[in-house]
Amino acid sequence: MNLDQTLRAEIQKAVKSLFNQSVEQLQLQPTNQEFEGSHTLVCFPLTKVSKLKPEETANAIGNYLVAHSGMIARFNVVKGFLNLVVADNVWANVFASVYANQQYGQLAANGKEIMVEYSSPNTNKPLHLGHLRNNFLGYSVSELYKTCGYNVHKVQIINDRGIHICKSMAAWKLYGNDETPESSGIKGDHLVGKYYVTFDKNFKAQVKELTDKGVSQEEAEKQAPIMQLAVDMLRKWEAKDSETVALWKMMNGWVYSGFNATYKKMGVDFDKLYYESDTYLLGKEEVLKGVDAEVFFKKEDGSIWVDLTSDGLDQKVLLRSDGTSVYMTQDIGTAILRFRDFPKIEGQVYTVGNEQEYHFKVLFLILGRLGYEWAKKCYHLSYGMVDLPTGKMKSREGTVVDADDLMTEMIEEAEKQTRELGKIEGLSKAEADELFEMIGLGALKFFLLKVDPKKRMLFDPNESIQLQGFTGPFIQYTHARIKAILRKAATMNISAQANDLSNVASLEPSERDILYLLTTYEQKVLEAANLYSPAVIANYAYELAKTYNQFYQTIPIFNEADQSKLKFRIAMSEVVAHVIKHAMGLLGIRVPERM
RNA sequence: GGUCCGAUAGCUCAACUGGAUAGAGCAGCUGCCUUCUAAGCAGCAGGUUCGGGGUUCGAGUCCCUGUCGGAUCACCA
Repeated sequence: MNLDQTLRAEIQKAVKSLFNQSVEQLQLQPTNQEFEGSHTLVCFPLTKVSKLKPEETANAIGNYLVAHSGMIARFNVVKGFLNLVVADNVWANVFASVYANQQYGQLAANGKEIMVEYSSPNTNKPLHLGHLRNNFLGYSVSELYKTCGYNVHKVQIINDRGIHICKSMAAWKLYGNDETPESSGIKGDHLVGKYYVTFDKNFKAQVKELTDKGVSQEEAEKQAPIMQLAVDMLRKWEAKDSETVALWKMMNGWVYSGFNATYKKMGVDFDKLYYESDTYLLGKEEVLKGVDAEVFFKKEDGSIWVDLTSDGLDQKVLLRSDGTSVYMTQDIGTAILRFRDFPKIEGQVYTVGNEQEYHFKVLFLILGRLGYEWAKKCYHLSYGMVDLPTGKMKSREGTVVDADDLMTEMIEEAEKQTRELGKIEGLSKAEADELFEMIGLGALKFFLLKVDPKKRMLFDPNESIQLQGFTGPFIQYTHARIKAILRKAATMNISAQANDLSNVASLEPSERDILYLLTTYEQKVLEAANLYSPAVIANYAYELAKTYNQFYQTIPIFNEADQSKLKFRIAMSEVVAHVIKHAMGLLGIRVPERM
């Protein structure tokens, strides 16, 4: 039973009967804490049909509901707001249906498929804080869609070719002395990143040397020997030169094993990987077809363009005059390939930073012009940059926060604080380590996901390692507390059946607050998925944990003499633990049995 | 310069898409551990929602305008 919908139907009946008219939309919202009740009907819009003042309208509907519906115990009216107190036996019945559903939170399969892309790094340096927000978001949105009944395909496109990786290759060839992850003990992605930095350092020195001799900046950047080597490698790679390809394969291999370790630590995964080196030529064919179809046009120098001025945008190049493809060309090809690989997907979600909004606007327009209906169902999940207290992350200034380092620090901090609180008594080493990881990563993920994805956010290291207040560990802690209660209940052989629940004579306010939250969970899940916003779930989970803690602190469960109340409270605690675990799961956060 | 985002308590963020006296956390102050876990709970203090107009029963939310941030507008990715 959906309480919200049932209430709406009851109110519709009341309006129809009282004013002999029906209204399409009712404004039913949660009641403010300061007033009694759980649901509030906003009556201002109804004055049109009631021909009464707002207060009179509210009173009329309230009286009718109390007299006829049986769901409403009493009501109060504040200005035009009708605050409804739902009868306790109705709450008990609604709760019983939630309690009976072992899969509460998981909606029925809808037969639809969708693809979510996230991560998609370059292969010349390790993952950083920005990638963490990207990965956690993409993973969480995938989980949201799964729980809404979709079959989800998680993918990424790995930017494994291009001048960036050639720079690392060039520097390694010149200065590497055959250094490998094995010989140096450095994680593969970090090793390749090290040579990317080496490249930059030497490149700058060479440019300076040249400009000191009077060469122009632009010319010096072209002439710098190390840059020439990188460009030469890119050319050789495209010509499939075996030595270059072998070096490329080796260094990318190092990066992949490094990335895999990082993804594993992060707790994210992918169903299929796309590599730019496999797909970068694909778009070309489609673009040429588009020229034949007169969707695109060719300029005198041979370059191919799309004219988007009728959509308020500019002209965009799709193939260079030398026939090589650009970023957009590749993305066109990759998109088409994915819909061939997964013909049943209704759309794609691209988890990419907001600096690429223009790019995706153009991409989707082009795909639409090429006649692909699914272009309408492509969505750019655009998220804001992560800033540091010192400002923007800049690799050149060495202010980039490394993903591996950050996760390690978070876990160490979790260990430190957990030990200080003396929380590891009775845990084995393995259990304790698992707990530290759960808490450290839980804090990090929650910190990055609790903010609306669209918004630019500040990452304050000191605040992120907080384990109190609006944090992941606070919610994990609430879960562990409930589990302790449930263990005790089990030893006392207390367990509830659905029919025990309807016997509850009366509810405490804090219990009604919890029931309200529990029964609106699936609605929240849908809202979060529609908005592509894990933040909705993070806020909900926090509110639920906080509300439960209020209950926990004011009502000692096992002191209750009334057996039906006791059973009800155990059952309610059980469902809160289940929903917390489920909601945190949607955020990619695990919850402990004790902490 | 064009386009698009953003500005809410000292700090970090909410506000169910137009509803009540704008809410949390952190930081500060005050209480609560012979009880199921104090990583908790209760309370105090903190606001011209960037400025100025407008729309209406009602605006942090919608429209206009100004200020200040940011992104983007490459034959880069």
